[in-house]
Amino acid sequence: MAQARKLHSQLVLEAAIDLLEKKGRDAVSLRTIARLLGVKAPSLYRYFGDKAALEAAIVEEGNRLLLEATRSALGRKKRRPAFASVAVAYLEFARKRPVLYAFMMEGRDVPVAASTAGKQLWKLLLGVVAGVSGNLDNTSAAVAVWSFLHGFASLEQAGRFGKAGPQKGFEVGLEALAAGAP
Amino acid sequence: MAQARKLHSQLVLEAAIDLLEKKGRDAVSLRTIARLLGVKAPSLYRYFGDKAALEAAIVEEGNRLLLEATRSALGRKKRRPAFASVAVAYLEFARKRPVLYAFMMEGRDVPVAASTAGKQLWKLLLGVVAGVSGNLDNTSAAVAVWSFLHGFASLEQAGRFGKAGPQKGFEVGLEALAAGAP
DNA sequence: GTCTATATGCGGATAGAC
DNA sequence: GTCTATCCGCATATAGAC
Repeated sequence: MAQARKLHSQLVLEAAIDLLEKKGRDAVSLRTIARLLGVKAPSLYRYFGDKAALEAAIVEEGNRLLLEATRSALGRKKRRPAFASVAVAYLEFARKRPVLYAFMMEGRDVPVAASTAGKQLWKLLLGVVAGVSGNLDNTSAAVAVWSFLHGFASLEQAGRFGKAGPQKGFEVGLEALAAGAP
Repeated sequence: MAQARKLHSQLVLEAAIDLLEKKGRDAVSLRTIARLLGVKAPSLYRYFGDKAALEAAIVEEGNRLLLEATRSALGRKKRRPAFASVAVAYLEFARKRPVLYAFMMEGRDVPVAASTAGKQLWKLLLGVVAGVSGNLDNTSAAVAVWSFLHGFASLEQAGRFGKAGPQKGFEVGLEALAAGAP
């Protein structure tokens, strides 16, 4: 049955993400994933051709979860409330699933547009930015906002802000970018 | 002599950085560094207690180089020219030494303030932000600007911007942050 | 579909000879 | 200060039995 197969590859994916988030980037190995599932490593090759295929699936699933979170935060809000709400949801996702988030954003030279969920995320961001700028296809402003969100989330997660913490840096940046979008 | 010892540990450090930038993050191993230097791996333990110590030295050296680049770009400029010049120098450093830059920013839960060069970088950024905001200790605005710079550099390097590229996203973001700093 | 066994390769680190 | 030899662990991936 196709369903049984799909169900099982979904189980592998879930175990992989679980391991990634609980034990960190470097702990993700086929052996360990297999052990979590109560099978041996070679069995996994039935569901993912190689490790790269599994990693790609993890990234896609991460994008899907992030899309879900931001969409739900957006709801039917418009303009500034929409902008603020999506930005906060993005940051919260990165805070709640820091290892998965970092893994998704790792350099694989894969443009956002290469993933289905990625494309939708980009569209959502463009729409939200349009709501505060009046410019309907403001790619540059969306790039700036995404850069800020990703940068803040990454630096915070990497523990790069000192003991004073980021203070009001997030709000200040969002405010400036919303007000300054051309 | 202390000097001979320092000279040699400097050589190890340089070989490590060279390897990092040319062959990538995962190619950095004590064996390979040793081979580049024409010695065997165990010899390196005379100069760095373990791999983590060598990695810390790489990060510190990277911070030093980034400090040098931004300081030189700053020169005697003031206000907006200073702000723009430092921001561009930061981005150019990340573009010229992408692997080293990513390595420096990797999550090690080490605040900027833990490094000498890091402290000075932070001070430089605060000064430059003060020049466009009038606020002499504007930590929040500096956090926002750093987040934007780091985010843009990371996403660009990771190849996350699509075929349209970031367009004017860098200029747009800088402009908005400079104008909107409280 | 899962197993055992194995090929093949990497890595960090240490002991002790020279 | 550098070496050889080695310990011990990790990994991806495949062949072929069951």
